Amino acid sequence: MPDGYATGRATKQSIVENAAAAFAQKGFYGTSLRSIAREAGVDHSTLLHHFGNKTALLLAVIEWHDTQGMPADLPSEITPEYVAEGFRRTAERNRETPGLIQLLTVLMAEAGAEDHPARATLQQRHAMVTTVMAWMIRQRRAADDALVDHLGPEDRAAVIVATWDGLQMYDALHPGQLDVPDLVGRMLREAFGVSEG
Amino acid sequence: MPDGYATGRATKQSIVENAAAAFAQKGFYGTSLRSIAREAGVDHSTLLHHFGNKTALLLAVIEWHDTQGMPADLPSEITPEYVAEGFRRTAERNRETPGLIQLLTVLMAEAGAEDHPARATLQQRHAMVTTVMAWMIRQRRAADDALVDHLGPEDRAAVIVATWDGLQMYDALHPGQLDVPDLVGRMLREAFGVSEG
DNA sequence: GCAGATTTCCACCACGTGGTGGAACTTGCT
DNA sequence: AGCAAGTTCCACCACGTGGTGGAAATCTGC
Repeated sequence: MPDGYATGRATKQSIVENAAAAFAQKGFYGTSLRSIAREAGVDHSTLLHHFGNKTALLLAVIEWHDTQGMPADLPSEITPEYVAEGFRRTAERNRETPGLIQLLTVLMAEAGAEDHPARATLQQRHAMVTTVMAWMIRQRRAADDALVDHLGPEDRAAVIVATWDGLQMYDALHPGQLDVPDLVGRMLREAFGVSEG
Repeated sequence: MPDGYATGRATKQSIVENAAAAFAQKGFYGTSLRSIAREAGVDHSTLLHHFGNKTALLLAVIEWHDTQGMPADLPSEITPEYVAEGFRRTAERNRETPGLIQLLTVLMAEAGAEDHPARATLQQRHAMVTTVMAWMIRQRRAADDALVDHLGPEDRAAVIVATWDGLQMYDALHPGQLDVPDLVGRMLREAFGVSEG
């Protein structure tokens, strides 16, 4: 068990979830600690007691977001099929919880500014996903050398990530117009050569 | 000439430009009228005199952004080559003025929230670009019926727009890692079948 | 140079901001 | 039951927020 009493942990959790929704709606700068605390049914100084300051809360929200839907057990061997399955599940989950996407999209866009408190964290996140994708593309190309792509694995991976993010932003702006999980699935299958959808 | 005195018009212009930079850095909600006015060397009530309220200022900024780099003379006939050339010039300009991209990216992400003041405007912008792209894709497919794409022209256009936006967001987060105009150029050439780069 | 429209700034308003300090209460453990 | 650690709220702080009203300065066409 982590530190603190059970009540405290529950309160923290409630605050994080409400903060995620609020940041998604109004961004980091546009959200007040008081509004988050109000939604969580708590005084805003309680929030500060738990997180110290606004930036720390934001980082806690991102960390929580990333652990959402994570499988409890990792496989003994990491295969392209397993990774592709992970991406597919992520895309599915995203459709069911639009607030989480909105959160990350807004934060990523804001983090284009050099002094955004979550910039480093989001850069790392992105870099990790891109690295994994590039690795999978290499696997695919090594297995089938008939494939041609004028883009190197890293660039191709970056484009895929960018397209994924862009589709989510597009979908938020024009709800229901696109089938994002389907489009993402097609794209990944094309790039990784993994069957099934 | 539009309404007002010359001094007023100049002040308005200065405010709009400074507002664009500020919105790009901190988003709409995170930017204060006072900070914009300070940068423009003007009292914040002067700003309000010219624009009435914060939302009206935002819309003015977007409108100004869209008219930036617009050609003064339209051609008598609109051809795919002409449109493609327009897209290419836009991508070039974007590279030179990262603030403008950052502005639109942040606003688009924020506008995923249903009550964002610029939502309708940005939806229309997006719809227009997508429509033009879909038209060009149709042209291309009609000219060369050997082409195959499992996506319809509208979906393909939306994906292209999403990728374009996503690449700009990616680039803001990882400066210098990608050659965005080049990637966008390749993508457009592939979709529209227009030669030259 | 004059009149009227326009522009600009100052003072002010009610309220919201992130953050602090401390007192009262609750929890978990022995 | 007792007691320390942890939790919660209240009161407060200095400051920033979008917006208003009015008086002074400036600009434009005559």
